[in-house]
Amino acid sequence: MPAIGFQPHDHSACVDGALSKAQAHCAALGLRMTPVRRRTLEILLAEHRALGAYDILGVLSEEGLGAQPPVAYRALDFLVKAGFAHKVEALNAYIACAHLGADHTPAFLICRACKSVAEADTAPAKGRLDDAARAAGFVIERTVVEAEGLCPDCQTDTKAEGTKAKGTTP
Amino acid sequence: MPAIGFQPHDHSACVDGALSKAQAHCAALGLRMTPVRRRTLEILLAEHRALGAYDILGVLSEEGLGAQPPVAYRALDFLVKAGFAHKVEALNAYIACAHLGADHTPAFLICRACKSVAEADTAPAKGRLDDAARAAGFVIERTVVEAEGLCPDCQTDTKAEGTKAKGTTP
DNA sequence: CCAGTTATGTTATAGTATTACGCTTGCTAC
DNA sequence: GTAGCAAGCGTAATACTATAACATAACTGG
Ligand SMILES: [Zn+2]
Ligand SMILES: [Zn+2]
Ligand SMILES: [Zn+2]
Ligand SMILES: [Zn+2]
Repeated sequence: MPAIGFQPHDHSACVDGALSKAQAHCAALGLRMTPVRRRTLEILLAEHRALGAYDILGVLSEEGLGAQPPVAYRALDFLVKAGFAHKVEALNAYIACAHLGADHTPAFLICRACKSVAEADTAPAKGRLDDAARAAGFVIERTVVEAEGLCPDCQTDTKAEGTKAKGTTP
Repeated sequence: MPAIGFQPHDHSACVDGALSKAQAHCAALGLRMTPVRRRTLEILLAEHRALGAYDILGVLSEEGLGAQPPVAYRALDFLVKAGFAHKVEALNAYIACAHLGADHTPAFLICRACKSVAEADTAPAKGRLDDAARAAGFVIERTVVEAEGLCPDCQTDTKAEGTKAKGTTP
């Protein structure tokens, strides 16, 4: 499964699966899936797009779950550390993990037109980078692999001039 | 030359070479290497570290070359577009290109202890990522490959607990 | 010189993230 | 049970990163 996010798929199964896997993972490791954290994960899972911390905060505060930035950042930190979400560095935004449960190093394909983000696996790319790092005597702890460009849908749309919306909240 | 930045080297030759290559490149393409832009490049070249836009701005303003954020951001944009510098997304910071003149997609090795950054070549990793993207029907326009970890020097320093300084401004 | 373009100066504002501190909640040890 | 502790949350304040908008100045080609 190379890149979840662009292909049409059963998204509610996608969401339900991720939520139950996250729940199980928390139970197994003694992590606490609190209301704010669960809701934050749900918000991220709703779309295969990266959301800013303040987008999350907006929703949380509408729902009475917290009104200040640290609420969102703390929940996001938890989700990222637990492996339920990733930070997309090129966007300063966050996205739910699409391969939840697999221990992996993500690679993102980011569409600059519709803002959707697909998560691929980097195993191949990472091997080569590891080689280069080893040669330099560098020990890698975390890798960021992100590619910006145009997704299949947006390549045909009049050369991707404007802003196109996709997903569950158009 | 896999990763310039960690190995000891003749750094003033490194700086001079980059400056003259940049100058030549501007002459060839009709780009304008203005005082602010040249000085910004010099500041970045002084260290194999990423500097924030406001670090740059601080130096520029001390020298009477501009006091407001857009001054630094415009100079950095120029340098990045011209290929003389790169943005390190994981740090929201900027670094002079270590392979100036080569048309390349950079990969960065970022030391979390001493903050030095080495620039390696991604050609191998990029090929694999291209394959994955093609399979998904995605067209890549720009790639970001960054690895955080510990550089050779910092691996031995008591497990890299504190803040260590390195480079020309210790 | 003149018009067009590119660069700079400056103000204001938007967007992203963290520090700090006090309160509450849930767990464990007694 | 309840005292003590650790983790999580509420809130205010602040730091850091980046851009929009508009006026002025400098360079370019005719
Ligand atoms: Zn889905
Ligand atoms: Zn798209
Ligand atoms: Zn050097
Ligand atoms: Zn480079």
